[in-house]
Amino acid sequence: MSPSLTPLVRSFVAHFGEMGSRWGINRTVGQIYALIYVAPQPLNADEIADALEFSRSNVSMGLKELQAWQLVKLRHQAGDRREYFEAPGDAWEVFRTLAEERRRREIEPTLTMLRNALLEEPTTPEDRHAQKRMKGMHDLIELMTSWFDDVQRMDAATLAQLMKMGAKVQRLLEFKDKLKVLPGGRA
Amino acid sequence: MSPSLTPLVRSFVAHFGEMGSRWGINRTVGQIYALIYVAPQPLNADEIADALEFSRSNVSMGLKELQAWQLVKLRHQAGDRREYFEAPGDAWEVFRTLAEERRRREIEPTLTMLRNALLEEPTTPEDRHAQKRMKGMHDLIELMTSWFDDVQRMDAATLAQLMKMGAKVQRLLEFKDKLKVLPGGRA
DNA sequence: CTGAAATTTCACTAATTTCTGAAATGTGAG
DNA sequence: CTCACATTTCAGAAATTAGTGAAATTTCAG
Repeated sequence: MSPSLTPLVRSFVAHFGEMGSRWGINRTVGQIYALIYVAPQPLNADEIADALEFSRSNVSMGLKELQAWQLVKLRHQAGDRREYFEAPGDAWEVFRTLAEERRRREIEPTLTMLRNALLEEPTTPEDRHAQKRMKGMHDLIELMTSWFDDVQRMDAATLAQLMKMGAKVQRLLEFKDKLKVLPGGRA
Repeated sequence: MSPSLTPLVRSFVAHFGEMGSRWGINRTVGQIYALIYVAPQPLNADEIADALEFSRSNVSMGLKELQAWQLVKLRHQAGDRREYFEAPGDAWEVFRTLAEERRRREIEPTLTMLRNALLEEPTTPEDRHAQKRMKGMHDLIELMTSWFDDVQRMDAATLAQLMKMGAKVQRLLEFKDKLKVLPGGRA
């Protein structure tokens, strides 16, 4: 990491390197992303390689992975052939992108596997039991992902309101049950 | 993987091996957990080593890690000195445990790092900008974790109701705003 | 206590993943 | 077109991580 990085940025970058490696993402990719995330303007690959002291090819690979994760945006600067990268300014957008990608890469294949397993005719008591456990897992994942779809579709204001309310929604739900009718809609 | 595993269990175990390695958890640990999760009765280390064809010491390490993650429970069988392991029956409980551990291991250290970074006096325009970005990330993480705390505290029925409602909460919230008063409570 | 059974530790090997530099390929200004 | 700059690919080196078996330690029945 070149001396041109301030201690503040340096520690942020280092932390995301560590964290990245706890996820599927490797240390290098985590650091590259962290750097882009805090940079005041888009960076090109050479600037990143220079700041982080990685080989140019390593940065190229890292950027490719970040693009596959849809975590960085490509920019072009007038009169400069090089590609510049920046991260979306809104942390919630970053979170949503990550959730979306993980869903595609991890949740969906898991659901497919579970669904296939549940279609099998159990041949042993062990299989019968295993299927019960898989059903429980399958149903929870389906419930959570479909709920998350709904949440993603909400506008930011509603979402913030819902989150800030926290446990107090419970009281709202109790109230709804008393009413038994939701204004302007079914159920 | 020994021939004593049925194809059903075998594919479940294999899948969690793959998935485990995308998380911090390694392949072996993922497979051990999957096996315990679908087993109709608690298993001891030898049974696991035998079924999965891992060395006994590898199983020992894996079980230690699963215990650190609080994902398995220890059982003892009468008249048998060996330790038996089982997984909680409820998928939601598993999810909560995982979330709790990840929070402790990943979220909390990140929040600490961000808070420290935000306490620093920015010395450059770059730092000033970086701090703005870090603030955004910090606030989102705080909002989401405190919301998740609330959710965890809800009883299962309320939670299920909330999730099944999905986007329809939005209409409920709009209604609440029109009323401007929540029955039995402040705002 | 004792010692057999169970579990853990640990030094080492095997496997995997990451990172690099050189070469190949792509690209757009002139 | 062409050629200089930019990016990507790729084979191998370096580093990291996982897995093993033997030895050490722990545990508890007798």
